[in-house]
Amino acid sequence: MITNMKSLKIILEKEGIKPTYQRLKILEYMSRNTVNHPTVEMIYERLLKDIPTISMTTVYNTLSAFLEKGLVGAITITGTEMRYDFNTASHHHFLCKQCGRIIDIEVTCPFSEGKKLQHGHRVEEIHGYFKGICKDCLKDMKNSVKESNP
Amino acid sequence: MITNMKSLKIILEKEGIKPTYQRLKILEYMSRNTVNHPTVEMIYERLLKDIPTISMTTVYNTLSAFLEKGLVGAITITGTEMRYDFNTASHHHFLCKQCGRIIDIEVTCPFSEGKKLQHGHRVEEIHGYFKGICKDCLKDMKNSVKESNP
DNA sequence: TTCATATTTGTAATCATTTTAATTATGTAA
DNA sequence: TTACATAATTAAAATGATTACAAATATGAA
Ligand SMILES: [Mn+2]
Ligand SMILES: [Mn+2]
Ligand SMILES: [Zn+2]
Ligand SMILES: [Zn+2]
Repeated sequence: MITNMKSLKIILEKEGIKPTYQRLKILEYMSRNTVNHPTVEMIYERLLKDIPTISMTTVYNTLSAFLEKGLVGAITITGTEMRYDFNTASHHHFLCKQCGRIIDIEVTCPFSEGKKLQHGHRVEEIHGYFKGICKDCLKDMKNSVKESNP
Repeated sequence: MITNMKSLKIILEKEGIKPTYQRLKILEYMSRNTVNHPTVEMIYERLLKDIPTISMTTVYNTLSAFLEKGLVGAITITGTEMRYDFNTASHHHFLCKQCGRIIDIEVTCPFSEGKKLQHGHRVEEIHGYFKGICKDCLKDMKNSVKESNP
């Protein structure tokens, strides 16, 4: 989590992105919400509190710029909307079909190591994820059973 | 590739799906196009030749039914539209950013083996894929360079 | 200040998918 | 066969995420 505006500004300037207020706040939000894997909607709704005039378009454009410069990663896992990730280090995900949360997973295996060639194709991105029921939802399901069979 | 309607019919009946003409043709198309990872659009356009009255909705509904029964897999990798896969065995994919093709990749590693628990989460699906430039597009790019520097 | 340019904003358009309701096909009882 | 119930298909409308476009606003140099 990067709390001071100074270092956020430096990150943007290093990539040749002019550090406007909305861009800084979007980057700040991303750095504070690494576990969320937020949607554009989530970012927009939160930033409305600080910047009542901000538009969806700005959030979309800014994230596209960040993505292009490699400041964030993008995950197409739900099939309905894009999820963004401030953690650009190679890691995998778990999507819970029950609660919809996307959880980071550490999996070390040949699949997730290095962007080399695969069957002659040039690899630029590596994505891996699981779908299922998360730990917490499993617990909730067990509790529900208990409650109905006391 | 399953060519005869008889065995296609048996597949659907085994899953409790009434083998209508459109459903059989959609399943036949899927079994013939395992390398494509087709979109609903692709399936619809092809089937129009055989069934001029077929609707998009039927293709959507049928694939949802197939998916529910595990007769096909679904891939959310492009971020724009769903791609379907007749090959339900565990395997990975490569998406070419140039030509848009989705290519099967055999990767054997702990990540792709068995649907067990991961960090306490119940795993029901495993997805892995690479993005980059495919072998053929790499070749084309080299040829373009040659042509402009003869 | 004035002008050029970049950024932000609001609105409209696009595209994949879902919902809804009408139409058609299928099977069975009378 | 006919009549009716049910399932499947179809067409049309609605939805939701994203993109395109054009107007408004901010920034910064001359
Ligand atoms: Mn992550
Ligand atoms: Mn495949
Ligand atoms: Zn959950
Ligand atoms: Zn290619």
